[in-house]
Amino acid sequence: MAATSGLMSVLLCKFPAMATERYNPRASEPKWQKAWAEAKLFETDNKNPRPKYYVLEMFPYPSGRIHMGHVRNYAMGDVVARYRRANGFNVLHPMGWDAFGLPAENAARDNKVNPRDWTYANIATMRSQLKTMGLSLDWAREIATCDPSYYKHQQKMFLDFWKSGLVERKSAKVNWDPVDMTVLANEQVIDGKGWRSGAPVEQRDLTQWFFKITSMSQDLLDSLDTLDRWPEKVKLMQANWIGRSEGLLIRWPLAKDTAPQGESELEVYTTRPDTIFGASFMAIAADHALARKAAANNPALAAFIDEIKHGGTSVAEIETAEKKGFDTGIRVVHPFDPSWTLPVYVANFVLMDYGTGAIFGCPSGDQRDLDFANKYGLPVVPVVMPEGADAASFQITETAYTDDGVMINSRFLDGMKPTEAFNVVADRLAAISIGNRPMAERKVQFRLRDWLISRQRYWGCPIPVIHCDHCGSIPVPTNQLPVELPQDVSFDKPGNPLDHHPTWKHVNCPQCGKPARRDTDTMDTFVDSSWYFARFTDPWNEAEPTTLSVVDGKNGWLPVNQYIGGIEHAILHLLYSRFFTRAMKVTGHLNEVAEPFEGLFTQGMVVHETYRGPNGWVTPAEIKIEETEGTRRATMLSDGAPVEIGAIEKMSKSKKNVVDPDDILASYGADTARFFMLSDSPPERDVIWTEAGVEGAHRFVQRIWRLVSEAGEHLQGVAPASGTEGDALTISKAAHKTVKLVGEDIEKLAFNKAVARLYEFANVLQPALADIAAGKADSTLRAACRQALEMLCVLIAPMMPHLAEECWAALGGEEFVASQSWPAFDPALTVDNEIVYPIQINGKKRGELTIARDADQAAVEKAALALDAVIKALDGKPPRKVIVVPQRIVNVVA
RNA sequence: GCCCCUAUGGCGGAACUGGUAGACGCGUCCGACUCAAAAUCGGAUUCCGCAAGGAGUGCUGGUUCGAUUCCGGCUAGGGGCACCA
Repeated sequence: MAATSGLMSVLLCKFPAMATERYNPRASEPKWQKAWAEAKLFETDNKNPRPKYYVLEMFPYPSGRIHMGHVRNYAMGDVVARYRRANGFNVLHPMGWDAFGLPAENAARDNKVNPRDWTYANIATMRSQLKTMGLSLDWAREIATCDPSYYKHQQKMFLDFWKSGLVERKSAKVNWDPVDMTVLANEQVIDGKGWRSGAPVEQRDLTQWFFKITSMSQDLLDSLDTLDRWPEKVKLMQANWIGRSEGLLIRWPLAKDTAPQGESELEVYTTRPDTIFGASFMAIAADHALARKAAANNPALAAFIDEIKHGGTSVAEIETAEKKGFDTGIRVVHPFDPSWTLPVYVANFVLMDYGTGAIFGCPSGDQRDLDFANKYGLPVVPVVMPEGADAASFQITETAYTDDGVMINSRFLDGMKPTEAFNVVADRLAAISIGNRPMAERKVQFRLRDWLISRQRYWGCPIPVIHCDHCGSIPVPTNQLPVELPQDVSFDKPGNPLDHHPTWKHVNCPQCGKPARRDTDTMDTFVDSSWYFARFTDPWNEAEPTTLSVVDGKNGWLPVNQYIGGIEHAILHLLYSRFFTRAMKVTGHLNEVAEPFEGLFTQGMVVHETYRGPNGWVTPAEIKIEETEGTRRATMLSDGAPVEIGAIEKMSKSKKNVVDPDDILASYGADTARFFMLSDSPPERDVIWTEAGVEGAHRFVQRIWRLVSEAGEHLQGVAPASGTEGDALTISKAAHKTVKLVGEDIEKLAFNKAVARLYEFANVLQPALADIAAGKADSTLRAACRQALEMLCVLIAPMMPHLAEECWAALGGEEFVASQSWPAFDPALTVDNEIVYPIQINGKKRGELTIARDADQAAVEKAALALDAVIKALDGKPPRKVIVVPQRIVNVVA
């Protein structure tokens, strides 16, 4: 079969006149992929003088096989790459592997395979899958982050960052599994229990490495404004993540008889100091120093704190957990009233890492505080009321008032607006001193926390540090990099294999030579992906992470002109990469680039219907769907048992609603898969994978081939020329309009619209090409069609590159269509001389008016008023108003 | 809990900057070709109505000559929340 179709394809290629056979992607696609590779068509020369364009899709994690999300992502990026290449750019379009991570360790543990072997086997599989997609990638630049040749440079940069003060070692909380004696990832904690042991997870403090991303908070926030080719949504998410707030640090004196030994004040950060007279309690984190001291001789409080520590560490868990508190017995004194004391509670919703780990609660102005106050019987004093409400009767019981308004019950603040009251409180408290410091200071606070990069895992980039009892933490000398992962590791024991490896961690201190220990933590895999885009610009440099002459600046590649990937990376990966760009500049690994990604596009997911059979979820391949009288019913192919059609959801193994790209590539070919991924939905939105949709795309592939191949034999030797009248003019107008619009759509990444234009174009071409195939066309129509078909080949090439080559060859085109220039359109052919105006009467369409494009407003109005429908509607009366929007619409107000 | 996004025919979606709602595709129906089927080609397809006409972009109120588009309030669905990548 394969041999026959291969032969057929060669014949078709050689004798396009015979080409009425169906297009066979199984023969064509490998042929063209081989031809491109042999011509090194997509290998990029850093020295090529053409203007540079860097298009990058987020590199994949080598999970084993590519999935439809990859197909969509890479199909989009390839359209951009091929389009830019056709427009004269020197395009960089590389591919690599985000190859470190937890799944390799899970596979190692579950299947007794070596993580390295597992990963490289997956890479080999996925590379060959991607190659069958026909992507215009420069494979010569391929990198894998798990390769010592990559992470060696990452270790160097870690040490450079450290020297520049961008690295810090401090304590942080982790999810600790007390049975497996190991640190758990958030996804390994299910309902507060370890995923394997089932033991309740504890919070534990561990000394870990951090990148000081917070030192750049303000710049990371401000620079979002310069990213005008980023989705607003992503910028907003980042801004919220950074979370800048302006507030007041208030030092509340402790009531002396209640204060623990050595404590005299409680520091609280608040953005609402205006509500200070509505305060009714203080809430502190479980790790707060005051909480610890108070718990020392209060077993009940100690038990409560212990209970909090068994909760999750993620914000979502903390915020959704029931709000609980425990009175420490400590009291603070109100800054404006020495006779007023407030209780200090330990509360499970206060985070130690944010602000000072302590808040004051104003129940009337915050729903969470109100719920807390109601639960523990604390006073609720309204301090802000809506403008115009009655201060004497305004009450808060179940719903807090959080909007703007007027201050009440607040002594000297009464009648002020909250912003004014904020300033008055800030100024007054600043003037009071407590323990030689002002009682309050204005403070800008960020929600952003430092980037915790330590992971107690094996399959990651080792942190190149040696801990010596005498010298402290010492960097591994540069000439000893990379610190390589040991090959012989076992996953039989829980915990970090690096830590219990018999020899790996034992080294001598590079400074004093005495026995010392390697750091056994590895880096967060987000570190790996925070600079790979820079490495692609010169992956051959063995001495340095980057080559300054090509990485950025005048003749360099960065920033990435178009970055494409999933919305799930909107915050962390993109923010970390922005941090890395700044840090690499500080440490001399970049010249001048301010932001790594000039243009960002976040694509939607690939989703699919779910099916549930008698024994749980079943795959699309196991069922049959029939439609009777508008109702779709599904049954098992095996035994005809009924299957419930469930919701459309993200493709996932657990729901079994996964379609394997290999199957699609094998049966329909890469062009069909790519075209469908681009055609149905706007790229930023989810696309629903349907068999019918794929078949539709496949029909179009065949249809294009039929149109080109049938007309092709009559167009040999015909010189392309635009038509000037009749059918030839119609064809040329459609062709030139399509060239213009498809180009505009691709530049906007509106691939689904570009696809629709191509369909329209094919619809216009079809009758004319049928005439040509039947030998009924005159020479001007043949010339116009020849031109139109040549244009069509170049237009479809970014989306369906193999089909485009085959069509190009059938027309007798030179070289590859992949190396052709994007066609130029004649602007005169893209505008019509006549305009059809919709004529509205009182905003409803009642007729149409066809008139010359250059007709002036008065002429349009006159012609519109002469229409029967208008005369009838006006019934002899003069119109009240006539609105003529040039080239658009006429609205007559009767 | 907090933050963000989305909502248009039977379905995916289009509509430029406030200007003909439903481009294009899928599905369905009718016809041609065929002994027949598939494929292909031609036509119809928002809803109600024989028609004239009327209604219509999640619901609701507003601004406007004119609102899918702008503003206010609501409803439903989806995504993210720092050790998955």
